[in-house]
Amino acid sequence: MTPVPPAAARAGDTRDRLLATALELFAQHGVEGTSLQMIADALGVTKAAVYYHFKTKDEITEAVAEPALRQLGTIAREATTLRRRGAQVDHVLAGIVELVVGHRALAAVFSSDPGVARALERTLHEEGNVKECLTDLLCGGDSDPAAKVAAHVAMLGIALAGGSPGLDSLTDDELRRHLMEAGRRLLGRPRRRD
Amino acid sequence: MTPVPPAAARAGDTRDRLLATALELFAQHGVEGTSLQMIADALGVTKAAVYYHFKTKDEITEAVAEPALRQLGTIAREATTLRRRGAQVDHVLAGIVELVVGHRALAAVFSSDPGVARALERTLHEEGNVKECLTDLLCGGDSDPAAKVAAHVAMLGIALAGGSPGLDSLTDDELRRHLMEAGRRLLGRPRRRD
DNA sequence: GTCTATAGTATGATAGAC
DNA sequence: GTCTATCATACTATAGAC
Repeated sequence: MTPVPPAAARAGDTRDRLLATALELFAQHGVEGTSLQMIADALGVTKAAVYYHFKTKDEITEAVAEPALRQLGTIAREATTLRRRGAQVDHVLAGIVELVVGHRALAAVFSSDPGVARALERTLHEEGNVKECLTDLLCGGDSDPAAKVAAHVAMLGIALAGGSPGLDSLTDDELRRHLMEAGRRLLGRPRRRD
Repeated sequence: MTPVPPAAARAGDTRDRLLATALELFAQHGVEGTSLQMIADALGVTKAAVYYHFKTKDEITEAVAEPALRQLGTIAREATTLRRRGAQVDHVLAGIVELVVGHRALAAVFSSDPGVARALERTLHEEGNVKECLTDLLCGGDSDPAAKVAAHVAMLGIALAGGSPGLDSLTDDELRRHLMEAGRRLLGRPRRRD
């Protein structure tokens, strides 16, 4: 048996720091605009050290996005177990808003950067194309073009608005509340009481 | 007087072709993901030929975005001359939707890619920060957080949804109609009659 | 106005020492 | 687990011929 080292809590230390740093830089400069050199510098190590933890840059991109994607997958699965359509929409909406508020700037990068889409193609397919699934849930599986457009505007608008500098001054709680409200209005859900 | 050449219609030919090609590639791979080599190859010329027309890649980025930015500036100026707030919102909304429908994929790149934001900083400041101005118009200069969030979601959602693959099947006319409808609902404008 | 040729730098990635 | 040293490749950009 491998003897447990005294400071076992530090296991995977640099790997986690690496992911946190990459996340921050991706949010600032985009994925394509972030080089391994930048990540290494910000971390205080060399590029080679980065390569010890990840074989390729795409692998870093995937690892950074993975927790959010898994969370989206969970939201989608949970939503399908709900009976009423209104409850489904609310669940998906709340889930996306929560994710966006928790990450802010990052959501923008991963919803739009074309370079990211390519890097995440594999992961996205494994999860069964979460994005499409969520959009379907938001428009009720309806093929009505108006509902589909509204669902897309809601998903993308919420994701991007969260990282918009113009809304930096809002607290997490304000942002969460107003994003929900905007989403509900857009998707024709009745106004909630406070 | 300079004698008009027989095929005068071809003046500025390669420069225009270059911009059109760059626009297409930017939409496909993003700005950071598009190299000068790619532009040159697609055009059937060498990199040096590209450098004859533009000193830097940023200059190409600016030139590609310029018409759209000028159009947005015009929309903002026109809107401020309108008296009723509702009319202002409608004008801005219609202007943005028109631009998005006309370009589809490109709107997404220029509203989100962090690399683009940096390249366009100068141009954006010359135009007096059009984005902020338009958002202000959409929320009525109101500092109410809910209105500001709704305006951001509308602007970004409309811009991004236009380039979304999930809506590729819609005709320009359908897309225009439903984007307008979504924007109006989001901003609390009454439903229009057909 | 477009080309060839090339400079200079940064990139993603690898091998092997410590 | 981190390092130095290095690879091939791609990039932005320049100089000068045609």
